[in-house]
Amino acid sequence: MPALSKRDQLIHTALELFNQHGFHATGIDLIAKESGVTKKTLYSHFGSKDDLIVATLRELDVQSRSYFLKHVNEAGNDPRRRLLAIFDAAACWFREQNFFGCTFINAIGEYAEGNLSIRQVCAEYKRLGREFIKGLCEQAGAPDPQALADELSILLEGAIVTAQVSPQVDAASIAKRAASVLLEHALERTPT
Amino acid sequence: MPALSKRDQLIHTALELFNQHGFHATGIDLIAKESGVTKKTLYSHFGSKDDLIVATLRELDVQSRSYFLKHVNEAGNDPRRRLLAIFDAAACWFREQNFFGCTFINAIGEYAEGNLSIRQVCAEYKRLGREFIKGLCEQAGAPDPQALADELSILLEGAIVTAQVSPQVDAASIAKRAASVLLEHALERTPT
DNA sequence: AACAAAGTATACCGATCTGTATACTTTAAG
DNA sequence: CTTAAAGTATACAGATCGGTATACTTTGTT
Repeated sequence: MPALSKRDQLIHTALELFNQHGFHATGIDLIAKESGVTKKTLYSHFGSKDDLIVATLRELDVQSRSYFLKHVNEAGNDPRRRLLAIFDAAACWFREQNFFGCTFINAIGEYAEGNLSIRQVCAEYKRLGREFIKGLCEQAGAPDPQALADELSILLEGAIVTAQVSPQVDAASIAKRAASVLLEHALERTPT
Repeated sequence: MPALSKRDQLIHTALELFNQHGFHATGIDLIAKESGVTKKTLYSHFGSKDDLIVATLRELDVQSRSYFLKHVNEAGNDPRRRLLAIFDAAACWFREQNFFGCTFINAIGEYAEGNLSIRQVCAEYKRLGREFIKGLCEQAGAPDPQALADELSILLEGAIVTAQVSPQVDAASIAKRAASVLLEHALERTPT
């Protein structure tokens, strides 16, 4: 039972380095060295640095969504509590030692006009996040789940970048409070 | 009456290039070339690339806040309308040809752990933005202007990154709608 | 007219970047 | 036991990076 395949080691290392130092600032040589792997092996698994970036973001997509899903499931069965648990999950995330914002947002910032597939992975991740929230809104009985989900998603994004840029602001709590207002406003109009 | 000093030309060019291609991806040579200036002149005005970045962000700080201020003032005197005008200004911004997100947010993504002064300029810009919104909330008679301003600021940040990552989403309108709900909810509890 | 500041043109420095080449070694399956 | 895949070690290529050096030219002021 090998701990991790070389490929997974590379992705794991790249994820950490890209998150901490950014994409352009992280060289292939460093990723290979930190992974305990030669550059040749790296290039046998990934055709280029951009390929490695895309593979890394895909892995992060899976990890990140399962992170939020876990927190939501731990919040129990009440749909409103489940929705607000998203912001508790965010609060946990922001408190992590190596929180440097959302890697997808950071990636978009660095590849605003370069590699298209990088942007696509980021956009798809965010789209799936909105879909997830929309599902929770449906379960909560929101009359317009799409609209509510869009609003809550924007609150979450705003909390992430605020926590990144202005760490002294308790962005997660503020966003949760606002989300609660939006949620009640949307649900109290539900006919019965 | 010279059109622009060399220093201003450099800052203007750097602003465009950093915005479009990012910071690490934009080389000093290109900035100098596009400014019609030699590298030596560049380094006589700015001691290093990081110095140029900081100066560029300071200039953007001034430009950006006056941009929002103008839109707010054009919205008339009603405090609620003035507050919501922030999101109309954002909508205009997002529609611009060369909209690549908030350059300050992008800068934080690239310099999460490097140059401290870069992060400080970004944090200060965002702090001034929250102060500006807080002033509008006070004028609107919000019982807790700080709390409302924090919520609206997070909505604005979220709209910016959503417009950047997911252009097909009408982030500005969604954020404005949510802001309107939060605003009414905060003001309807005003005594008198 | 003289002179100092500021700018140009160009070459260079050492470091680092992505990506490739060569030659040897481990490993696992048939 | 053999053999082919996968990995290591290392060196290299060509480009670009931030930053500096040298020598000449423009420009504005007194």
